[in-house]
This record gives sequence, C-alpha cells and structure tokens, in this order.
Amino acid sequence: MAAIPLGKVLTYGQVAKLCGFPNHARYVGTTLKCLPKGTTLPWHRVVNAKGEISFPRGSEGYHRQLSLLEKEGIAIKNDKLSLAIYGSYSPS
DNA sequence: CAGATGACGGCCC
DNA sequence: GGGGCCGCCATCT
Repeated sequence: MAAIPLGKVLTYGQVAKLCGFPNHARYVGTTLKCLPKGTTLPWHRVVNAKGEISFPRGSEGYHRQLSLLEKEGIAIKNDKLSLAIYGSYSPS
C-alpha cells in the first residue's frame, strides 16, 4: 500500500489481490482500521470497488480521506472517484 | 470457547 | 440498474 503512486488509487480488492489474497478485501479494511493516528501510510488511496469512500457521508473519516485525496490531486465525482485512476496500477 | 462484526467483493435475483 | 446474500479472516464480545 505504501508503494501506491501519488495520484493513483486502489480498491480494497486490488490491494488484497496484489498481496496475493484474491478474496480478502475485508481483511484489508480490518487491517486499515487498526492503523495508528500518526500513520504515514497512504490509506486514503484505498477505496471500495464502487470507487467511493468507505465511510458514511458526513462522517469524520470521510472528510479526512476526502481532503487528503484532494490534497494529492485526486478529484471526486458525486461522492465517487474518477474511475480511471485505479486499476491501472501494477506492482513492481 | 462460540457467535457476531467489520474501512469489502462477487454472483444471483 | 439496484438490492440481497454469501464468502473470507482477524478481532471483539
């Protein structure tokens, strides 16, 4: 996850798949929620399969992720991300 | 120790 | 196109 290029986003499923676990999207989310406050990981670059923030609208996490994404130059469409920015990322 | 839950995904109706 | 159901694994009651 830390290797995700700036300006790109991955879905939970993609992250899981990249790590060698095709159907463990949920596990990724479980892991992410355990992240400490001051983490340096780009967790905000990870969204669900619909390209949306995985938090309810108006929630704290939602706004945090949204602002971080915009800060990195990622635009949001109707609470959803541009579909072109994820899926094009391949591990090295 | 057993059951429920969760930053999700994919398939079927 | 939308909604519901099941699967999956680590944690939390």
